[in-house]
Amino acid sequence: MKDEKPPTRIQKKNREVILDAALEVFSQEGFRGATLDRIAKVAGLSKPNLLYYFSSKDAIHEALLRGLLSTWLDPLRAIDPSGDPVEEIMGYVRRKLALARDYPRESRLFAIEILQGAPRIAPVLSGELRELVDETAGVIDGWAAAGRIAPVDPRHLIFSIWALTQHYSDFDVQIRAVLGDGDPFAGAEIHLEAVFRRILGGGPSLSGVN
Amino acid sequence: MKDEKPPTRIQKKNREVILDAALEVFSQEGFRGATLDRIAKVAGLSKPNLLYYFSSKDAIHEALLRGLLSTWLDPLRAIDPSGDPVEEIMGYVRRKLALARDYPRESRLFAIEILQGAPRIAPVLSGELRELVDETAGVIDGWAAAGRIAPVDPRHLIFSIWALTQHYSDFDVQIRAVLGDGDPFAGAEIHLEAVFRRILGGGPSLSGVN
DNA sequence: CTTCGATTTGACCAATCGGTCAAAGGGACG
DNA sequence: CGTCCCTTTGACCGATTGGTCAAATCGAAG
Repeated sequence: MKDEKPPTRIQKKNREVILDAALEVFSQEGFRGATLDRIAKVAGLSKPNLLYYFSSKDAIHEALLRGLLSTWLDPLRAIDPSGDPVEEIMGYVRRKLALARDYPRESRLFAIEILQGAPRIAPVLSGELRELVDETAGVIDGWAAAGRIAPVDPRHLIFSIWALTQHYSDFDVQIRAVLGDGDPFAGAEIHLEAVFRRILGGGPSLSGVN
Repeated sequence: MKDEKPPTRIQKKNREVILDAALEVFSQEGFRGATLDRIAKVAGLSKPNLLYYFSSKDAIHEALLRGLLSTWLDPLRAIDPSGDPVEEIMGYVRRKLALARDYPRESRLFAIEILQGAPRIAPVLSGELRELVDETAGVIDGWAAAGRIAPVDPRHLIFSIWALTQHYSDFDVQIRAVLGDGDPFAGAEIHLEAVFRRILGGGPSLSGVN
């Protein structure tokens, strides 16, 4: 039943080069806006050579998304239901922010895909992602019910984490334009640390507010 | 010095129709991904007819962005330095969220433009927008210094408001996939109301947390 | 009804799109 | 050195791109 040949050294390298170039282009232009010529030029290969390694533009894009999705969902899986609630959630925030800082192209590719209606990953969103969120939401709900964090809609809390962390990579240009020089992520780290600690609450004295 | 002819009734209507169609297409595909044929079909006009009203694809896109930017910046201008700090900021949050709910195409157009490096609006970002943010940051800083809201980096607070509100329109597909049926904005309103009140703090008892 | 400018369109253009193909080049192994 | 297969490419294809143009049509004022 095995008819797969083991990939050559050169195959492995060129596939990587192509996917890296495709990530660069797709994440800036979207699927329709990206062109094979551009990807080929960035990869330093000829266009027919691209199509020797990937059968079509769609195939490149699909391979890119497939490789991205697991990386993107992993941090959510790393939340430990038996850990300290605040620290577990703060850890997730930090992991997500690090992802946004270290893999801005991946973040943008994902963002542009969703913005354009996510036609190619819709099944994953309403399948794997939804299940994972439901699961995590249950954990967070348990923490809130036990009074270990302030009451909060767990799903919208997760959305907030996604929004606040991805914003720093996806809207990078806007943020740098407003802030001027310097690394926005330094300020972001401090800010999000404070913000989420306040959201999750320090304990009992929260309901007496205002 | 005036050489502008007053626009005909039919000119006004068709320009609107074209810009509306262009908003639809540009906000889904980005600049490069959008095609004149598509815009023409959505507008119900022939392609040469488009180019009778706008001299080029660029011209349509530019007109669209120009019209959008003021609308997009207005809510920030509406913050009243002499008002109640928490209510002023909460009002801004609500206005931004309403904008995201009622004008999702405009929100996505803006998002896709920034994602692609904002080559056409970079001057506005580092000019008008930055000044406006600086100004508002000063106001917020004053409120924080006076102890009327919890201490917070004003610029990152503004980023947070942008991120959390726009997320609900820009990532609409993902949110609906995770939440299932129903209007995400209903939950968003309640969630953001609670979240930002906690961020802004209820008063003096916040520093005793943890 | 006629006139004249505003409006609309079919036909067309060069450039670029994704993709094909046959032929040439390269590298490991005998 | 020769062979065989993996790799690379120049030339090319039909379709689509943004944009042009002359001719046809429309609509309001006389």
